[in-house]
Amino acid sequence: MNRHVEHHAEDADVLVGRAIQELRAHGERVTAGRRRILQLLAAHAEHLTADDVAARTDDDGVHRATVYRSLELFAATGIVAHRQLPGGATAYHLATSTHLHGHCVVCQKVIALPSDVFDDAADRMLRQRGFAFDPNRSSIMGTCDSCRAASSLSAEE
Amino acid sequence: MNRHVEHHAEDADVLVGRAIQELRAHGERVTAGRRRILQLLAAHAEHLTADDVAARTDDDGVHRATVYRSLELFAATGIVAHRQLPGGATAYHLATSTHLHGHCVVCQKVIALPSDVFDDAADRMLRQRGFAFDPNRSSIMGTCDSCRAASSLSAEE
DNA sequence: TTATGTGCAAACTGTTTGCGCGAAG
DNA sequence: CTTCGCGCAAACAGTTTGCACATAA
Repeated sequence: MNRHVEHHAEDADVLVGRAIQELRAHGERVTAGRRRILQLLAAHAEHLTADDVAARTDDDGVHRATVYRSLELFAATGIVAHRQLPGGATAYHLATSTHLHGHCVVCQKVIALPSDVFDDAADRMLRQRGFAFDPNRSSIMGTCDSCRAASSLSAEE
Repeated sequence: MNRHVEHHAEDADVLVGRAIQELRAHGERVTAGRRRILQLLAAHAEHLTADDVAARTDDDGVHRATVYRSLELFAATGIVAHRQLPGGATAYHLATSTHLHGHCVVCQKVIALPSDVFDDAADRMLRQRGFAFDPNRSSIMGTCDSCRAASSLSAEE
C-alpha cells in the first residue's frame, strides 16, 4: 500500500527520459551535458542552484557556461521550473504537473495557474510559519483578465 | 465618497512618518539618507529595485552603499518587504498589513500568513495569466505545523 | 555535412565590505 | 562626546556573452 511512496533513485531515470523526450519534442538536441544536468535535477527533487549543478558537473567535464545555458533552455521549454533565492541565485527543479486554481471573484470562472508560480511562496510559508502549502487542494481568489479589463473601464486609474 | 481613493503624493508623508517612528522604535538612527530612501519607497507604492533607489538618491548625495545598507536594515526591522526578481535584483516596498489565510486541511485551523510572501507569485500570475490575485479574499489549503509533525510520525521519511 | 551546442575566458550586473571621516543622539 | 552611519573604492557572487572548435542529427 505504500509502494509508490518512494520518490528515490529509481524514478530518476524515468523522469530524465520524460524530460529528454520533451526536449526532442521541442526540436532541441540531446547532448551528454544536458543529459547529465537533467539527471542531477531528477536526483535532487528539491531545489538545486545553477551554481550547485555547475559544481557537480564540473567533474564530468561539463562547463559552467553550459550549465547556465542548458538550465535557461530547460526553463524556456517548460522542462524545469526556476525560482529566485535571496542573494541572487536561481534554484531549478524538474517541472511537475502540479497546478493551482485561480477563482475569479467577478465571473466565478476558474483558471489553471502554472505550477512554479507558488514555489517561492510555499517555501517561505513553510520556513516562516510552518505551513505546508498544497497547491492541488487550493484555489485562490482574484480577478481574471477579462473582468479586470471590464472593471477598469468604470473606475480608478 | 471617493476621497480616500487617492494613494498619491499626499499620503507619502504619512507613510514616511510612520516608517520613521518604527525606525526609532527599533533604536535605529534617523538620517537624511534613510529619510530620503523611505520617501522614494513611499512615493512608488509598487516595486523599486535597490538599484532603482540608488540611481535616484545618487543626485541627492546618498551613496549606493548606503542605499543597500539601509534597505537591508529596513527589511530586517520589517519596515519594508522585499522580493527577488529574475536577474538577481531585489525589489523593495513599504510593508503593508496585508495578509493571507492559510487553512489547515487536517485540523481546520486558520493561520495568518505574512504579506510579502505572495508578492512574487501575485506578480507572476498577473503577468503570465492575467490573473490579479487578491490575498485578502483568499485562503489557501495546506497543513499546519503541528499537524505536519503529527502526520510525519506515522508515514514517509 | 551542417546547424547547433560547448569550452574558454573575459565582461557585466547586483550586492557586500573594511576603512576613516562625519553626524545623530 | 560617543556611538553609529556614511562615502569611497575595491572585492565578490552569480550570470552572460563572443568566439573557435566539436558533435548530434
